Amino acid sequence: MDDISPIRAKSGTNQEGTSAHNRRVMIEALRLNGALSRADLARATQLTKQAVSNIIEDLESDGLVVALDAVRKGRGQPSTPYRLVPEGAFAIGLHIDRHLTRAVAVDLMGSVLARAEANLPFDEPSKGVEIILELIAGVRRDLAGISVQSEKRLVGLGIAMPGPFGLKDSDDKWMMPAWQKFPLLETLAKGTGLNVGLQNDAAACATAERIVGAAHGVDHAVCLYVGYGIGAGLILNGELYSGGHGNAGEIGMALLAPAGPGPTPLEHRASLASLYQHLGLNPADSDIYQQMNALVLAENPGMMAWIDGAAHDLRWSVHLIETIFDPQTVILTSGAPEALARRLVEAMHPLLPSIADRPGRTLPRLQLGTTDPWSIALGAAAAPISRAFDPLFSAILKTSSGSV
Amino acid sequence: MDDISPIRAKSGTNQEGTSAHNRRVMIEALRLNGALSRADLARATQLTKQAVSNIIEDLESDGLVVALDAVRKGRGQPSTPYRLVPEGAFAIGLHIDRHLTRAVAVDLMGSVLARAEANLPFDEPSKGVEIILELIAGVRRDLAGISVQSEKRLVGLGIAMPGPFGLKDSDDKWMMPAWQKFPLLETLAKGTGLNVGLQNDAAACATAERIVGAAHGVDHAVCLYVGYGIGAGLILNGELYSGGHGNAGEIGMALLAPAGPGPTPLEHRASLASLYQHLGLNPADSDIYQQMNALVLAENPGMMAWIDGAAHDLRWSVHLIETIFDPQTVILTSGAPEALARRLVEAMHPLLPSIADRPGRTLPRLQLGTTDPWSIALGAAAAPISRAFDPLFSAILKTSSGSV
DNA sequence: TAATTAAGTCAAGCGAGTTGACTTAATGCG
DNA sequence: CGCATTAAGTCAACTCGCTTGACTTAATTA
Repeated sequence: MDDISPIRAKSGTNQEGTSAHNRRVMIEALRLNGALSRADLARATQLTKQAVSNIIEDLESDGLVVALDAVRKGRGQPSTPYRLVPEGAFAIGLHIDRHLTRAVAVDLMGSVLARAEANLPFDEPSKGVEIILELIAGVRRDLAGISVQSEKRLVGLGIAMPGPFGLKDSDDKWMMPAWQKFPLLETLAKGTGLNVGLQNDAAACATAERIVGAAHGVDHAVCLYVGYGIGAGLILNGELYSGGHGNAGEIGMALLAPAGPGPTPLEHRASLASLYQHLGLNPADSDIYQQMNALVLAENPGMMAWIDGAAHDLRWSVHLIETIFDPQTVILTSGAPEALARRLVEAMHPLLPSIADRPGRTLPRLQLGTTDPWSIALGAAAAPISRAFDPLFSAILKTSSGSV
Repeated sequence: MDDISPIRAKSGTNQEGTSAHNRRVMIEALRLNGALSRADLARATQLTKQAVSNIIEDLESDGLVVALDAVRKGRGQPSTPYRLVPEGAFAIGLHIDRHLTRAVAVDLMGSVLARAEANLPFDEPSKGVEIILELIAGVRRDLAGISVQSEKRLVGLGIAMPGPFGLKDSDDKWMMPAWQKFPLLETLAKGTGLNVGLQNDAAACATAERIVGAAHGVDHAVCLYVGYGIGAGLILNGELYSGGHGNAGEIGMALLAPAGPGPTPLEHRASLASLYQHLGLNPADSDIYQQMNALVLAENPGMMAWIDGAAHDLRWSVHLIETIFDPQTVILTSGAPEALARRLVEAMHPLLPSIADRPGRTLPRLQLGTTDPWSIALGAAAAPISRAFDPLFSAILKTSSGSV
């Protein structure tokens, strides 16, 4: 991003930028509305029928869209709807977490086509990278078995891991210090030959909700992620917002009370890590998921107490998020079993009053998003797809190296 | 913004969009870097010399830029720098507050050329509108005396007033309920014949800091505004963020503590309204500004106590803003006298630890912005200028009705 | 004085969306 | 039944703004 000259300026654009934008707009329209005819697209995008026709023709020959059977709907020539081709593009997603690492391969629609997982050495990134490269190679092989074109249509590798990134060195083991220092992106870019991008786990969760979940087509949404840590993924103006240094939404480190002795970070009270500690569970147990589920179903008193306490703080977090961002909806997602997440959302009600408490709402103030433990890897994979196919401001600029 | 059809899609673009974007990019580059030659602009924007030449020629004939004397700087033909022409555009800004209403006329560079103020009837918007229209007519007359082209070059009227907007009816007098219900925009648009836009006071403050203040050229900044109320103006990715319903940043209503009896909104503890109440001052006094200044200079115990209390809560607000937004800097602005604001910032130190506490910072975590009481009106006026001349995503789309 | 370097112009070219007429293929009315 | 109407989609010429590459201008430097 550094300019060659010291002059600060945005990049200009030209016909290529125009064309790239219009292609992306078509793809987004098909993603949000399902199949549409050329005439529909022309009306929706304000382009002429002819321009749309040319673009669709291109996209079709690129294998990104395909025509369906013509449909008669009243007078006039029947229209030919087009839909996206899921096999038009693929991406790899990698979720590095404290106790488990997952890799997935997804298609243009966000369907997971291959998955693999492994344990990583907590403090030895160089050994871990070898394991990761093997995981990735594995899902790539699986993918190649599904589509012969997969390698050619692979748009990138998205990585999600706990943030924040780039801070002063820390010995806090919650932050995976050894991994924070390791040149992961460069190593994986070299090892895979793919474009590599990084985001924190909460951002990946929001990306997942946007491509296949509750934030699909919503331009202003905040995704509150309760995992081992806790964070917020921010969808603002239809794009993921990452802040000045990629750490926006890292609310786990937010201190809870302005007053009182020894303010506590939210993460120490409302994350799964705090739950493990509260109940004396070992997060490295392979059946930790089942253990938690059983405790919830049995209404274990310790579990219920933790839910109440966490809900108390999360309720206030939602209030704060609504007050600060004015989103259309807040989505709670979690790496915990669905039963637990559902109880948590229930325990958060009634919500605190806020500016979100307005007349004429269509979306709920708070909704439960996915609790699929693979969704962060899915979101990680969705990031390169979004970068390649969504209409973004940056995609219009001359410097942008976007595909499509 | 409602689509004619139910199909959801972004608008496409064409050469007009390209051209509009490139013109805006030129203007922004000149605004951020001062005078630049065509060759400089070509390098900075990645456009060809020829394209830049054509655009600059256009802008010059439109009266938006002007050539300076050629400068020799080493070998080669001397370059001819161009700079923006302040009189290239004007805008009117209106700041409606609880006790005083101000109107200003500003030029393209954000210089205030005319100003006027008046008291409004607190509960009678229809009478108030007449006063406002007179204020606006006044600054327009003054402006016409400065530039004969002023009317032709007037890009719009920006309004700033306390939010939040569009909530359920409220009797809370802090929120100026009568004004919230009145069809202000329509009335003023009709009464002035200008394009009218609305933002809350904190957003206007951020807009002001961006055009002439500490946020000039900063892409990620949060402007904390301590006025009669309290709010945050959000500059994200170089654009003002207003949320799903225009109420983003309304942190005055944020409840302070998740725990404890009777949570208090921030606004009731750290705004000037709370100061007036704390000290028994009457905000409607015409010399209220001088009164506050004198109390600060005299180190009045009540004033010092309020500063300490407010600083305590504001310190935590900054921590929260940094944790959530990851901005490059936080700017504290205020309608209070500079001495008071300066004391407040001093009392906020040391700041709480946060992710902003990172190595290699160039901007301070917290800085004092303007305390000019006219700056909100200035920011209000800067909004239509920004809409007309800054490089925005929306300006590229076919639906955009931007000038330039 | 001549070579070098850089700013800026000229004129042809190109690419992507636009325009308006035209074709195709349904429905619906008399 | 047949023709008018409606709507999808195509054709071909056009326009507009950026690009290309050669050229001009005007300074420094050897």
